[in-house]
Amino acid sequence: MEPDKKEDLEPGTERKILEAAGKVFMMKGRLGASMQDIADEAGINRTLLHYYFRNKEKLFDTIFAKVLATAFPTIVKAFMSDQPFLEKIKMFVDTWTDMLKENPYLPVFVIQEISLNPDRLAGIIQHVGLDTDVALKEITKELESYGIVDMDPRHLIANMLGMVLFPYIGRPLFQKVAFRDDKEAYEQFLEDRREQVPRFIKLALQGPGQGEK
Amino acid sequence: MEPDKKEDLEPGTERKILEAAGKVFMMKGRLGASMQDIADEAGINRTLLHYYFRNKEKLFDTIFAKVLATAFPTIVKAFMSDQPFLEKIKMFVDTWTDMLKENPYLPVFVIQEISLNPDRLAGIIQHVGLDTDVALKEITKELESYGIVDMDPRHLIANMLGMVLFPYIGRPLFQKVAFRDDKEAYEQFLEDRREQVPRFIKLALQGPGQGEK
DNA sequence: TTTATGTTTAACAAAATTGTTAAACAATAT
DNA sequence: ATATTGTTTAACAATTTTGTTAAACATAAA
Repeated sequence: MEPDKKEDLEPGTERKILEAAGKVFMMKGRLGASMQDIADEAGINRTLLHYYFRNKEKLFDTIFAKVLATAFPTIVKAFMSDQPFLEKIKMFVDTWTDMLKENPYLPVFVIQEISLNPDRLAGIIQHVGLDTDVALKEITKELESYGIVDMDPRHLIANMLGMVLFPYIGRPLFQKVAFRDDKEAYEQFLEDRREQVPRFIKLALQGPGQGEK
Repeated sequence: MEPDKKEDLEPGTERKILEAAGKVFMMKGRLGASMQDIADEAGINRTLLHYYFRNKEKLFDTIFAKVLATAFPTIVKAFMSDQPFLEKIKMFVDTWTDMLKENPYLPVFVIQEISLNPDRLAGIIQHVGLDTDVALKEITKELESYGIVDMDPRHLIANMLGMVLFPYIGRPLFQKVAFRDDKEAYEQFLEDRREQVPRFIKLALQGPGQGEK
């Protein structure tokens, strides 16, 4: 018995811990997750877990910073590229959808944590360094080119993020109420939004007035 | 000293507890809130808290059901009224905004809880009894009248909810990143969305093609 | 072979929280 | 005046979790 007992000595223990901690923290939250849970998920001992990360706080901080570092670039990536505006929007939705498909619990995890402890943000945000001004100015210019002049670009950002994130953030509720808990139907719905959301935005931008550009 | 020591005997203790519990649970989450926290917020003893609600679970269930009962009607209220479709949308946004202004922590609280424990939904949802089918069919008809035929009405629902909820759900992050943590500016932004969101939807519905109706 | 590092087992102290109980007290109703 | 109900104080057991330590063990490197 005991198929794999001592396969390796220190190959990727830290990596295994980080993966396990990320998974457990995301699913159970900071308070809901115990060090024992994480050790179990990583397939190691709790003592060894403390040996790598002295305490839960340090481990959590590491994970949280890593998660934000993953999510933040996704926010602006699409708008760094050199494409027509509507293409950027399509790419924005696609990039987010890809990321959310791999990390479906990420939004709730982040939201929960920053809501309970907004101070945690301060340190991390500067470290990542979001340059929103350039993106905002560009969006303003694009909006004007569509004849939309009295709209703060942040409304468009909020609209996009809301439309993209909502189906993941509210999934348990929305899937149950609107899809009778049909999981496959919901997965299909999530895929459909790759084109539905950009189309909706496109329609709004081109509007009923002047359909230029 | 002791300005108010024994003002009343049992006037609204239960009400005070429910208010305190609602506030504390919403701000700290189920796990982050202790019975002591709630007793303090209610200005009573922890023993008395257990005297009214035997344990934390029962108290939480009561609060959670109450919160959902508050939120759910808001979802569909606007679509029960007899108005033009675009007016219903405007009312939908307004109703939600009013409700969120009074209960800004509600979305994160609900999301957090159903994500951590989706089973809790099952019991409550049937109790509230959402009749989504009628609303969905009506929205489908309206979409068709705008010449939009290949769009599941649930996309529109998701779009609306996402746009309305996002600024509240992601507030700490969004306010800090996009508003340099200017609280007043953000409050104004939230108010502006009362017209920005319906306008955005209106533009999308009327689209560049046929601006009928 | 010895040394160093990673790892496990076991045990422990400290803290926080929960749920419970007994006793005393205060005000109201009988 | 007595009984009842709401309330407080105090104390307690049980549980969970965290963080720490000591000892033994295994493998790779010196």
